[in-house]
Amino acid sequence: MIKRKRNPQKGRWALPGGFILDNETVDEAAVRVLEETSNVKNIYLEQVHTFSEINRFPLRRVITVSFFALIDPDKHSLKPGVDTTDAQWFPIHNNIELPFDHKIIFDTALAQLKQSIRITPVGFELLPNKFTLTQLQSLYECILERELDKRNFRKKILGMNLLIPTNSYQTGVAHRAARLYKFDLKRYNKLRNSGITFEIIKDN
Amino acid sequence: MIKRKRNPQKGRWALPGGFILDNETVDEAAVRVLEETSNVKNIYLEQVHTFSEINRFPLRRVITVSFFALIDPDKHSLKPGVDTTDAQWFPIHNNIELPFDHKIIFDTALAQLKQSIRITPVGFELLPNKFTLTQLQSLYECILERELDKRNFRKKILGMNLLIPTNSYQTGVAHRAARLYKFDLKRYNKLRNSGITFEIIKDN
DNA sequence: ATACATATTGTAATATTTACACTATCTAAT
DNA sequence: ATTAGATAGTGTAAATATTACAATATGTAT
Repeated sequence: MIKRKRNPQKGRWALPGGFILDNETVDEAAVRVLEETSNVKNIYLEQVHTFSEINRFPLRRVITVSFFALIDPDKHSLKPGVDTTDAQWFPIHNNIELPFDHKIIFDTALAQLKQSIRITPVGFELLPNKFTLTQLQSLYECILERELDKRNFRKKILGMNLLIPTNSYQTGVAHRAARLYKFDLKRYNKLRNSGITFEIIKDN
Repeated sequence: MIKRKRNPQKGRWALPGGFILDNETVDEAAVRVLEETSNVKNIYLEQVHTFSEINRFPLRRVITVSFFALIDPDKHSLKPGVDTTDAQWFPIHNNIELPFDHKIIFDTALAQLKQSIRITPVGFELLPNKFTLTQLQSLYECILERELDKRNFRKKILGMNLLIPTNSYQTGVAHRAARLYKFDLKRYNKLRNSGITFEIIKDN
């Protein structure tokens, strides 16, 4: 979230936002605004929903197209930028009250992310090029807000043949080093075009 | 589709569309525009995606929020209205070339409908209050573009306990009359809040 | 009485999902 | 060198879900 530098709601924590320019799409605007307000770039963005309640913004009528982004905090440092005095990570369940209709926007995006990760391997966007199965599982658990069984998770994800085992191993850990895997983008695209889904779990 | 009364693309078949007013949301505008252009009202609408390519419309910059609607042709007669000279149903697979980016808009909506029907019982919107299991199955087959096994379909859909059998039966048919069912909206809402999905089929 | 059309029903084979615990391997500390 | 501590890696059996498949039931129309 970013802390608003200007009114309305100056000083409040809110979702980052901004206005579209004449020479960009809303998708391009989302990329630009995210970088301008929080210094985060080169990440996965997915359009979620368009909010157009007439009085959702007090000064004038504003229609918002919302997006979610997948950002690895270790790879992207938050810095406040345009119109913001601070930019920080928050746990998804916090008690901060959001201004405007940002709570609805957030809830809608989280719901869509949970759907997305069941259907497409969107989560790989958050991982380094090579990653361990435990990292991948933690990511799924984090997004789904649910624990998964280690053996079953591995069986299922490896059974999809979307991961390529490498000969590299974790380094710098005080325990047995885990094997690193790569995501098989080529095979994924082939499968996706033939209409396959990629569900890791059966039910929420 | 509607036949355009004005330029650009006058006389071409296209998806119905129109402009938002100051005192309505895009969702309300979708309802109004659909009625104004084709005479269809009181149906289920779901927002799909926002399209904002800079030159997608030739005269000036237009950003479109797309929706799909579920419309039973037997209950809604198409009549051309504002800016249209004709309104007709077409099979989803036809060879008509669409103007602007309407092909992409259509494909995106159909893909989302196929997803939606796997996750929520959106299809019931298309049926009368009481319906037969065969009607319901035909609806699923139509949307999924795929045949389903009758016995397996019934087993699965009845196993969800979302249908209430009534004591009414089909009338006016020249064969054994089928039992009519109702959708259990109360139970559906309860289940949905507990995070259940409603998948009829396993894979596309 | 019969032809015709669709409704309704069950089972067995296969595939998937789930629950569950021990051994392997590495580092760090002593 | 030994040991403690940490996480990696692995298999199986039971339960559940999915799939394939065909005969009887019940109504109208002739």
